[in-house]
Amino acid sequence: MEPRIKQKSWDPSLEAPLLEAWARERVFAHDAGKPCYTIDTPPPYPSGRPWHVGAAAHYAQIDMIARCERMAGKNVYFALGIDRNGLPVELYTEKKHGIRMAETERAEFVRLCSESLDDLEGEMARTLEALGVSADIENRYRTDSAEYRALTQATFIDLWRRGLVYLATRPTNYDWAAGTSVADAELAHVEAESELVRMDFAVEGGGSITIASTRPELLCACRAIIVNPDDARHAGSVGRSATVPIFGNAVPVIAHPSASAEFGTGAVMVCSYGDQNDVALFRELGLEEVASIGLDGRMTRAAGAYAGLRPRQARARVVADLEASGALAGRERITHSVPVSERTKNPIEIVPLEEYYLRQLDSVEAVRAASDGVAFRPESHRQILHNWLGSVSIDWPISRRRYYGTEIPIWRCESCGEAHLPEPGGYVRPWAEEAPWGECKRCGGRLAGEARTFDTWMDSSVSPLFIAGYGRDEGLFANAYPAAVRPQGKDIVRTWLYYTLLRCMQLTGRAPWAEAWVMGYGLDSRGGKMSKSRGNVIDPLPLIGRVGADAFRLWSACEAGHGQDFRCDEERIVATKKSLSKLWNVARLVSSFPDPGAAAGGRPATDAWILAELDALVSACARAYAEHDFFTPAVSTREFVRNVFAAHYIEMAKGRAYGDGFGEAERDSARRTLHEVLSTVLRLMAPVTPFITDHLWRELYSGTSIHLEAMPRPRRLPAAGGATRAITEFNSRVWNEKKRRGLSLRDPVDIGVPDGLAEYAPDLVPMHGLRGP
RNA sequence: GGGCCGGUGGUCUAGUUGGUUAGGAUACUGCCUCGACACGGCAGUGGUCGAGAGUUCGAAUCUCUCCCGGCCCA
Repeated sequence: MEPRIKQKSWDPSLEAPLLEAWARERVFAHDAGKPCYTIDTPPPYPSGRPWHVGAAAHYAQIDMIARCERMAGKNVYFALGIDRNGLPVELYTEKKHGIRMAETERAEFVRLCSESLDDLEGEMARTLEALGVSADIENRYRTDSAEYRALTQATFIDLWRRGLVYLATRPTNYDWAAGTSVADAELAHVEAESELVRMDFAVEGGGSITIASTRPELLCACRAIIVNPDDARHAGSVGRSATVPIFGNAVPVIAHPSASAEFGTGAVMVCSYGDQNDVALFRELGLEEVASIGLDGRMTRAAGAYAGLRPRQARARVVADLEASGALAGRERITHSVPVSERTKNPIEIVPLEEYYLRQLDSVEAVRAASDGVAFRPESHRQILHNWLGSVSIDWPISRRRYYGTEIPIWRCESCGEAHLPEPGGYVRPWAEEAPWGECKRCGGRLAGEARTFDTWMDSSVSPLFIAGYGRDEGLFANAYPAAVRPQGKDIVRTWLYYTLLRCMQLTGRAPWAEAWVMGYGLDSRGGKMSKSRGNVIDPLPLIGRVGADAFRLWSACEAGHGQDFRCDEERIVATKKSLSKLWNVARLVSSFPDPGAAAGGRPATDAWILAELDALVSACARAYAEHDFFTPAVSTREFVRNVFAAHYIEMAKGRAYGDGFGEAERDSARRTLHEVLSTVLRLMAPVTPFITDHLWRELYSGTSIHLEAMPRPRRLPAAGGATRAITEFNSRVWNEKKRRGLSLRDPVDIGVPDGLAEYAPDLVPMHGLRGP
C-alpha cells in the first residue's frame, strides 16, 4: 500500500502554484449582478516599510471571513482598496527627499508623494497576495484616484447644499509642526515632564493671589482667574480684580467649580487657550479671546515683548521676568498629560482658526440608533463606540492645510466671499484649476480656489459607498449596499467606524453594514505596542516566505480569541508548522487506502465513535463560523486531528484498514471512515489554511478547488458520550504499562479489554496485542 | 477621577446559566523506528486559576473591596 502523497511534509513552496491556480480558475470571482455579501475591507495605508505583522494577521482573518462565507454559499464581493491620502505619506516623502512641504512647489510635492505611495503599495500588495487574501488585489481601488476623490467631493457638495457644512472660526487643535488642524478623534495624550510655576497676582484692595500654571507664557492671554467656590483660602478675592504680572491688565477673580482645590494653589488662570477647559470657560464666561500663539507656532504681537518666540522660549523668558519683578512664587517639576497629534506625536496648541465644519452633534443620536442595528463581534466592543458617542462635543473640523489629500471643491469670491461649488460627479483641484464659472455669480468678483484638503477620514468614511458604486452604478448599489460586514481594528472605532456610520447615515439614511467585526491589536512578544520607534516590529513578508502563509494564518487564528489583543512571537509562529505537518501526514496515511465509497453492512463501533466525534466538531465549527470566530474552529480542529483522530482512531483502525484478519466489509468501513473524516477536516479548515487543504483536496478528492465546496453540515448524530475518554484512557494505560515493563509497543501484553469497551475489542485487541489478564 | 478589556503551570491560551483528578499548545526532561509523520510517538516535571473577604454543601466560574497590565475618555 503506497501512499498517493509522496512528500514527507508540507512544503510552503507548494503555495505559489495554488495562487496561480486560483487566479487561472477564477475561484473567487463573484457576480456583481446578484445580491452580494459585501466586505467593506479596510484600505491599508502604505506608510512605510516594514508592514506590521499585526496588520498582516488582520487581513489573513478578514480573508477567512470571505472564504467561510463563500463556503456558506454567499456571493462574496471582497473589495480591496489602498488608502493613499493624508499626512503619513507627506511626512515620509519629506524625510525621504529631505524637503519641506511648505517650501516645495505643490504639484511637485504631490508628484513625489504619489511616487512614494506606488513603491510602498507594491510591497503591501505582494504581502496580501502571499498571504492568500482572496480579494481582487489586481483591481484594487485607490482613495487618491480621480474616481474616489470625485465621490468624496460629491458627498461634500451634497452635504454643503443641505446645510450640513459651515465655516467657522473657533479654537481648534493645531499641530503647528505639521501646519494643520487636528480633530478630537485624532488626539492622543502622553505623560510629559513639565514645570509648574507659581505666580503672584496683586489683588485689588491689597493682598495677592497665587496661581499655579504650566503655561506662564500664556499670561498675555489671561482674561480671568477662577477659584473653587468651596475653597476658603480664596473666598476673600472672589468678585475683586487681580493684576496680571508683567502685562499689568486687570482680570476678574471668579468662583467656578471647574477649579480644583487640590491642584496647585487652587486658583487657576484662564487663558486663550491652555486646554479644552479654557475653551469652555471663555465661551461660558463670555471672555474676549486673545490669539497668543500663531499658526507659525510662535507668540503673536499680543505677547508684547515675547512676540516671535516659540512658546517654550517665551516660557523661560516670562519666568525670568517674573523672578526679576518679584512675582515668581515658586517652581516645581511635575508630570502631567499633554495632548499630542496621534499621527505626528507633535504637541497640540489650541488656536483660533477658521475651518470648515461638518455638523455631527445633531447626528449623534441617529448614529447611536443606527449602531443598535449593527451586530458587533465581539459584542463587547460596541462599548468603544458608545464611549466615543458620549464624548463627541463639537462638530467635526474637516479642512486640513496639507497638500496630499482630496481637495475641498470650492472657489471663493475674493470680493464678497461667496462660495461656489461645482456640480457633483467630477474631480476638481481648485488650487490648480481656474473656476469653471469665470467670475463670481453674485458680484462679478475674481474667484480664488480653496487651497485646503479634507481630513482623510472624509475619504475613508465613504468606503462602503465607493465599493457599492454609490452615485455611479445603481444596479451594483442595490446589490452591494449596505455591506454585510465591516472588519476593522478596535483602535479605529472612534475614527473609521464612527465616521463611516455618521457619513453613511447622513448620505443614505441607512447603516452601511449589518455587522462590525472588530479585531484586537497585534502586540509584540512581551505584550508591548509594536512600533518602528521601539524597534520591535516584525516584518511579515520574509516571515511568510520562511514559514508559509498557512502556518502564519493558522497561528493568527489560534493565538487569541476574536477581539482580543494578541502577541506576535516569531517562535510561536514557526512552531505552528508542526500542526500542518500533522495534517499532512494524516492525509498521507489516508491516501494509501482507496475510498470505497458507501460501505456495505454494519459499521464497527470504532468507526461510529469517531464519526460521532467528528459530527460534534462540525457542529462546533458551524456555530463559530456563523459568528466569524476562527479561534474555535482552528483550535478544536487541530486538537481533534492530533489528539483524537491521529492518536487514537487511526491507531485503532489502521490494522483493519489494511485488512489484516478482517472481512472486506469491516476493512472498507475503516477506509471509508478515514476518508470521511479527512475530507471533512479539510473542508472545515479550508478558510483558515486555504493552501494545504486545497492541495490535499485536489490530490485526493477532486479536480476542482476545495474553495468551491460547501462547509460540512452537522448530521446531528448522537454524541459519543464518555466513549472518547474511556478509549483514550485505556490506550494510555496500555502504552504506559508496556513502557513500565520495557516492552516494545508491538509486543503482546496480558491486559484484557475492560467491560465498558467490549464493543471496541475487535480493534483494540490486534492494536495492542492484548491477550487478556 | 470615570469607562472598557484582561490577569489560569516558563510562555500563550480554553474553560463563567457554580459541581467529578483545571483542558490544550509551546517550551523543558526522560524513554522509544510502533505498517503516515523525529516538523514524530509515548511518558513526565511544572498551576495557592492576580490578592483578600463573602454567598454556597461546593467557586477559576457569582458578589464586594483592592492590586497589576493594556486601551479609551475626562
